[in-house]
Amino acid sequence: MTTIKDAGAPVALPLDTILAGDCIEAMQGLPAASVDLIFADPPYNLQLKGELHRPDNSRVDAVDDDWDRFDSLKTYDAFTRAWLTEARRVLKPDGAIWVIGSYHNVFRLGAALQDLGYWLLNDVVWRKSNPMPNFRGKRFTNAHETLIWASRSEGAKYTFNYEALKALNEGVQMRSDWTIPICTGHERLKDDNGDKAHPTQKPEALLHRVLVGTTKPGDVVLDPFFGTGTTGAVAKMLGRSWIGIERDAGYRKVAEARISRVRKFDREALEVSTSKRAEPRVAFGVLVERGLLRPGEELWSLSGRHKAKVRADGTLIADDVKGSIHQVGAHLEGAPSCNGWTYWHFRREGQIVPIDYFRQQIRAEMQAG
Amino acid sequence: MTTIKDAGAPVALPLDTILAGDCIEAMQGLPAASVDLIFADPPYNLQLKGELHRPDNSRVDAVDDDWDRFDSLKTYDAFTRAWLTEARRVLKPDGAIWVIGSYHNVFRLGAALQDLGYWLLNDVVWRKSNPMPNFRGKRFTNAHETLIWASRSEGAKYTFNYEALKALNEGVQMRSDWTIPICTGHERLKDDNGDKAHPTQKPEALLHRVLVGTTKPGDVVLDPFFGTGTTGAVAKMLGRSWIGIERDAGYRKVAEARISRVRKFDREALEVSTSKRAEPRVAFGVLVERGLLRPGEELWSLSGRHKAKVRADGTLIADDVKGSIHQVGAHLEGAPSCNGWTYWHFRREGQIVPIDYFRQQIRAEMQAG
DNA sequence: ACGATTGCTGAATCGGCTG
DNA sequence: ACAGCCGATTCAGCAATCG
Repeated sequence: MTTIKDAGAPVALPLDTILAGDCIEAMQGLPAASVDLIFADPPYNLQLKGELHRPDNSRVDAVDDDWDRFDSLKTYDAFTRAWLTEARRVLKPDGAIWVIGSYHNVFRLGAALQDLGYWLLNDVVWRKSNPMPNFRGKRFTNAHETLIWASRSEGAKYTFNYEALKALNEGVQMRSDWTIPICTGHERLKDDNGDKAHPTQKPEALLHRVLVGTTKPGDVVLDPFFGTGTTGAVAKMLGRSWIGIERDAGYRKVAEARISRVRKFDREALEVSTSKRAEPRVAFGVLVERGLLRPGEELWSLSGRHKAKVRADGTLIADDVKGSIHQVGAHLEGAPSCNGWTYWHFRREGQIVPIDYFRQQIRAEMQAG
Repeated sequence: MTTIKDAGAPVALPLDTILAGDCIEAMQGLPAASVDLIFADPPYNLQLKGELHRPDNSRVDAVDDDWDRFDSLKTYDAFTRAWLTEARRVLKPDGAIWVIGSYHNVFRLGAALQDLGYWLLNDVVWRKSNPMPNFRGKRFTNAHETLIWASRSEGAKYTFNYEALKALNEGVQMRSDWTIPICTGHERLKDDNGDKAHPTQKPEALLHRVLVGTTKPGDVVLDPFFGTGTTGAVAKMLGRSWIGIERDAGYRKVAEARISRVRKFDREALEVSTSKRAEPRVAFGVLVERGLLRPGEELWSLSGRHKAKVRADGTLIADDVKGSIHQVGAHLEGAPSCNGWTYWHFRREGQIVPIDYFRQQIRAEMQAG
């Protein structure tokens, strides 16, 4: 019996699995707009070894060392644009991508992203605390790599867990330079001979920051150059779904074993700080409705210089202006905008308290109820 | 009488002057293969949309100058490739170029350099110890800019003063990430109204490291986007010849006045280390790089009996000895060893202060960064 | 005089929901 | 689609003022 798949039927995503094969072909088998985030660590070298494809997906013939640099760069660009095009198709409209590279290839990557319609959000520098020295003393120690973070399109509502990242960074907002050691020691995967299993294994700390910062629990993360599966391992720990693509059977095997050993963190551990923006919205009028503030009661700015009267409909009236708590505050301060919740205060027993106190009380009730 | 210039005759270089006009046309007037180093800080093409306010409602004074506006990426690329082509013609065969940019434009710059036949040597990250925060909490703090260092061609014998850079960096080889504060305070040039004279003035410490590291005394340094002349000012201090190109008459005037105030450092101060030596790990060179101590400035022992002169690479020279602050101190005291940080003092307004004062200052900054 | 406090500013691609 | 409006959001360094 043959199962015929409807052309329009939703295709199930191969979640939490490693797809074997070329990344462009494998991505072609995935449905459009199905992935929340892509993390890609493509080949850095310019002397491509034949795994490359032209824009029409025909295979590039075997390596020819006599190729001049122009042809080589051109070939690399064609490969880059081919897989980035497929990646963009697979991304959800509000999805985003991270790519990582060194100065050999990162300018090709960045230019291609811009040309294909991605919107650059930041470039991020991975500062290696323990880089390999420059042995010949002919250049600067190559002590960093560059990541580019881009949304699928300009205006996309990409995920950015601002408060979580700020918490990771001792309470100040996360900068575009991250100091992280290279992957060594126990974390570095070894093959049966005790040699490193993969030449460019990325540290889990790097993926941790990427995934905590720019995905939500349950999001689908795709890594088209999976290697030994750092992306999958960290995604599993963090309660994200993942899809890996890898051509090399040896790497797939190592990745499979590695990820099976990983245990997901507790749900509590995965809860990250959220911003006020994510909390439910409360109208000022509700405070009046519930009798927390009485119509006719006076509110004061912190300095006590300005005051306004509460009206029954949840607007304020001051000497020469009426409107929302925000509008009246902005007008009195001559400011372009004003957060009325923190600007206005009420008095109780000699104390002066911001009205946000009541909002928090209401939010707590909403949570409980 | 008319002087007829032979087509093949050497054309005199307009050394230590600012050329007025468009950088492409001005470079066309320079002879081929005449310049040792180019430092270029081209427009970044920021493409800002609306206004931005800080949380305290103050307005951010953004870069909205006409010279930073381009119709499209295509227009920007055409401009970039035009000036980089002319720059390459003007460079000596063993010459090199530095370009600086942010994620908005640096991928266009890097890709263009590669396409035009330059050979990338390093990308270098300028980590700002005091960047402007991301006020809306929507992205990572944009805390760095990227410099690309490239030779005119593959195989060129570019200048790289390995030992001088190592001396500047506590005796370990210089990495590809440089932590330097943005240009503020007295170094920041102001116009007659007290406003910043140029929106994107670069810190002298950045140019100090570039020129000490990749030029020789007497080299010709060209800056096709001269602005207020940081490149010229530092080149003059360091005994390099310079040529600036600038379209804006206001900037030229500021640069002219600035550079005329600069004094060249002593010749002795400009001799940098060329031989290998086992140096103790001292950060003294950073004090020089950041302008806390001037090359040529005299340091004194507490008693005032001994003195020595500061050199640009962070070594000292006294009557009959040169070396690190520790070595010179030990020699003058006839002692087996000496802590140069507490031995040497500088004078400010009649006060005599140990140089360790500045080290503590730098350490505080590094902590912050 | 000197430490503490307040104020200003820097190459920035810096909303999101509702009607 | 678009307008209107709510309402969230900052770090380091320097200078001027205050006590």
